[in-house]
Order: sequence, then structure tokens, then C-alpha cells
Amino acid sequence: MYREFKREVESLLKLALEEASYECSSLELEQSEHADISSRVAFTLATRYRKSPDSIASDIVRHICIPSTDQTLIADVVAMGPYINFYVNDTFLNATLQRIIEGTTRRKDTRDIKIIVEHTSANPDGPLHIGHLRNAIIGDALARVLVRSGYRVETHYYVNDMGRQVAVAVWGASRFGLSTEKKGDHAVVDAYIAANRLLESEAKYQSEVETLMQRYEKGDVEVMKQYEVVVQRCLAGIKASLQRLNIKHDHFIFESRFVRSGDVERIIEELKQKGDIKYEGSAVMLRLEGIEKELVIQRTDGTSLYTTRDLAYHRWKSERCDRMIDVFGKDHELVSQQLREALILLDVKVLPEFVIFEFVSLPSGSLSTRAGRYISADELMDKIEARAYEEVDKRRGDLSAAKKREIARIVGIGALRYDMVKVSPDKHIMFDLEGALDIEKKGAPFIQYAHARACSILRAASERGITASESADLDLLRANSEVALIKKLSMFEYMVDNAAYELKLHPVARYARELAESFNIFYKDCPVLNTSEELREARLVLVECTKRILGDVLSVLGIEAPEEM
RNA sequence: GGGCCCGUGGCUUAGCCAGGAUAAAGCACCGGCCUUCUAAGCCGGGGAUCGCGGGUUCGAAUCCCGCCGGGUCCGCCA
Repeated sequence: MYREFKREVESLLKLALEEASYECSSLELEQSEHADISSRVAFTLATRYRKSPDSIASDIVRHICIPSTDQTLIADVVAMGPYINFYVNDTFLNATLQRIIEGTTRRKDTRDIKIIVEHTSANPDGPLHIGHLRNAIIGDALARVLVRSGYRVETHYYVNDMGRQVAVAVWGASRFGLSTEKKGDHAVVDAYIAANRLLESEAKYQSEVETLMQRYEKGDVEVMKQYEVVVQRCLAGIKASLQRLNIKHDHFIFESRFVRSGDVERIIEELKQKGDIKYEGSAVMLRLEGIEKELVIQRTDGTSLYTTRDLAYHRWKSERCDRMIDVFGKDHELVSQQLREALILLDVKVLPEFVIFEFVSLPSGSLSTRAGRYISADELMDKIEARAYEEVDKRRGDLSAAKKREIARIVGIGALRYDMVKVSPDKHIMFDLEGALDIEKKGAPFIQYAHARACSILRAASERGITASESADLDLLRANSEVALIKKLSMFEYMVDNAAYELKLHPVARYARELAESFNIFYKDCPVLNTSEELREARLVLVECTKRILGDVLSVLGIEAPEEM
């Protein structure tokens, strides 16, 4: 509803500026603690028209005419010094609640734009670790935000099955076997680590790995079968981990398909024609506009490279969507620029947009699957759920063990997901396990708790045979904490649209926390069940609306909303 | 060496792109609040020359230049 309010303010302000004959390019509207929306346009005009900002502001306000219809959402506009402050009216507050109750805030497929979001895409050589988790959680939440904002979204996991790493894992599996006891990804990583150790000490095995890669690229049936077993077992494990996190990809795209289909070959030929090419022996390098480092597109032995296969994948994607977004770690930044430039060269119309996030490192140093220096996502989830269980057990001894486990799962995974999206992606994260286990008070559990409280009130009401009624008199909701809460509720769609536009999630995480906070203050201030009948009906509507939006904002972040905790 | 990112109370961050109203939160710390819908809560308090130095501006955490500290990339790896 905030969006509608802002639009009305924009049109009124624009009109007033015309009538007062001021010209400016921007209305300079901003959210403010002093008003529901505020314009500082008077500052800009002051320089040009050589008048004091204060007098310009009051001049503009004199020209603003708030319509007297019952459609308007604006109660008042005042000049506070140089600022022009707008305030919402009762229509706005009531309409906010009505729209939530009617469910008209949902905007499914309203944009008719299809976006492919690629995320996670960890090599199938072992389990996911914290670094992959940041990628997966950002990617998944981004996809959810985009869906909620009205886009059609498809999520991809790009499987690098042709790289050296996987070849090493396959080689290791054939030499050491794969544990049948362990979860697939953990079984594969054992073989992978053992293989790396052996390869480091005895160089003679290197050629065996290379042979394996060449045979796989050529489509050797026997080698393909070997790969199939290893990759599928590993992916099965990875999928299971992702499922625990509430993450599911629509498609797993194997890079090998682009080699086998001849697409990679075609790309290389086209680049040779269109690009600034340099040969070094039989290797082919491509010079790209504005990038110092040239890109190798074909190796001396004629086999393909990751970037070339990725080019084929992106061109293929571009024919299937209107926009594509790749979630990449910071280490892929240069690659992403090369990718983009090469795609332009290939005349691809839909270019990838990149969401780049900074690294996650351990106090002991950077992460390395190869060296076995990582905390697996599974281990982390186990620990965090166990920690959450202690907390639930302490507070809710009355519940069954199964119920407590369920709540611990929701709270633990929620806390993990929230931690990953609450900060800007370009902030480096030093991962500290103890810190993560110490479930932050104002993180996901805080928001989930507010949701559980809302549910608890509604449950108690329905036990007494009272439900949120449509005939409730919403004009009764005018206590400070009630108004503050309704205003927060009105911001939800606006926040989501903004996040979808900026491709940034942390403002949504922040909003979720603020909404929970507003509800907690209301909860303290305003008894719902224990008050007059009219007020009770109205407050139940507010509680119902808050429960829905809390549930919605959590769901946009991929976090479950418990009914009790 | 070059590119990119980060540097805001003891700790973790928001605000920076589109400069303006007392620099905003959380954790930690101190003090209050459970005979009323879950205290994973609420209320109050102390604590920051926004890394440093210049510049632009009526006005700079925000823009520009130069430093300093930290990270990362610069493979015929992915």
C-alpha cells in the first residue's frame, strides 16, 4: 500500500512544483523518521532560484492541494523548515489491512518476464560447505523475492562435470572405492581428498587423470558410466543438504551436454571469426575489450575449457529467458566480465546480471575442499539444530520430543539462513561456528517468535469461538503502536519490489526484524482478547494481518514460520 | 605490480550508488518490568573525532584525489 501512497505524493508534488513554477529533475523523496515520506527538493531548488530552502518549502506546500475525495491516502502535508513532510490518513491505514485480508497483495506472474537464476553450482566433488551455503541461500532467497515481485523464475544448478576436480574424484573413486555407508557427497569427498594426496606425492598418476578427462570429453561409454556413478552420488548428497535448507533447483544442467551437442565447438569457431584472436602453439586465446587478461578458449590438446562451456551454457539460456542472473563468489568476478564481453561478441541478446558475494573464511584460513579444510553444511546444520534443541527444551519442557525437534529444526535452519542474508553480500564473513550456534536474539528466532505469538493469540481466540471478522471497525486501531505496526505492514510489497529491483536481500531481512519488533511492541501495549468486543475484533484483524505478512516475509527469505515455539 | 571489495561505539552491522533534520540497529554491559493473549519479549541508560589527510559544497559517513590497514583475483583450474 505504501507504493500507492508514494505515487499519490509524487503526482501531487509534481503538480505543485509546476504551479509554483519550479523546475527540477527529481522529487527527492525519502523515507524519514519525521514523516511517512519526505521531500528535500527545496534544498536543490534553493541554489537555482536563490531563495532560502525554508521559504521554497513553504511556497510549495501552499500549492499542494490534497484532494477532498475519499480516495486520497494523504492526511496532511507540512513544511518543516526545508523539508516537505507528507502523512498518511485513515483510508491508507484501513486499506492496508483490507488488502492483506483480501489477499490482493500477491502478484504472481504479473510481469510476464522470465528470469533464470543460477546459483549454488558447486563442483560435484564433495559436500557443500559454508562458502557454498552463502551462494545457495542468497540465490534461493533472490529467486523467492523475484517470484513474489511478479516475475516467472526458473532456478538452475550448473553442474561442472568436465573439470579436473571431478576427474580427480572419479579417479579416486576407482582407486579407493566409494563408501556405501556414508552420504554420497561425503563418500565422494573421501575419495577426492585421498586422490589429491596421492597425486601430490606421485606425479606419475597425473597422466591417468588427464586420460580420464579426454575420454570423458570424447564420450567414451565406459568412462561416462564411471563418472555417472560418482557425480550422481555426490549430487544426491548435495540435493539432500539443500533440501534441509529449504532449497530446490528446478533444473540441474550438466556442462558436458554443451560439448556433446557441438555447441562449444561452434562457439569456438564463431569467436575465431568475430574476435581478436591470438594463437600460442595450437592454443587459442581471445582478447576482450577492456580486459587486460586474454581468455584461453581452446587448449593445446584441443579439449574445451570451463569458460568456453559456460559461454555455450549462457547462450543456450539466453534463448530461454528474458533475464538471467548468476550468483557468483567474488573469485569469479573477472570470469564474469570475460563471460559478458564474449557474449556481446557472440551477439547474444540477453546478457547475464551478476550477484557477487564476498568470501566466507574460517579463522584457520580460507576454505579448501581439496585439503579437507572446510566445515560441511551438514555438520553445521546438525550442530545448529542440536543447539536450537537445547534452547527449545529449556523453554518448552511441556512439548513432546518430536515437537521440540521440529521447532528446533525450523529455528536452527532459519537462524542460519537469516545470518547469511542479513548482511550486504560484499561484506567478507569470518565464519565463527560458536557465533553461529549462539542463536542471535534479533535474528530469525526473534521474527519467528513474533509469528508464533500472533498464532497463539489467534488460536486462543478461535478456542473461544472468536474470529477476525470483516465487520470489524478498523478506525479503532489508532494507538501509537497500532498505527506504527500498520505502517510497517504497508511497506512489505514495496520492500520486496525494491529488493527485486536492486537484487539485494539484506534490506528485506532488516524489514522482517523491524516488523517483528513493531508487533512485539503492540503485543505489549495492546491486549487483544482481554478488551472490549469492538476493539477485540479490530485487533484480531491486525494480528491476522501481521501473522500473514510475517509469514510472507519469512517465506520470501526461505525461512519457515512456526505456529508455536 | 594492476583490478575489484571492505574499514562506522568493545564486537557484528545499516546508512554510501541518487550529499541534507540529533550518525541508526543488534550483541555485550548497567538498571527496571511476568496475578492479564508464550519474558526467544518490553522499557530505560552509558558508550562513535564514521581508518587517516586533503579537496568540492551553504552542507560530506555519503562525491573526488592521495595515503594506511585487511581481503581477493590476475592458470592451456573450475
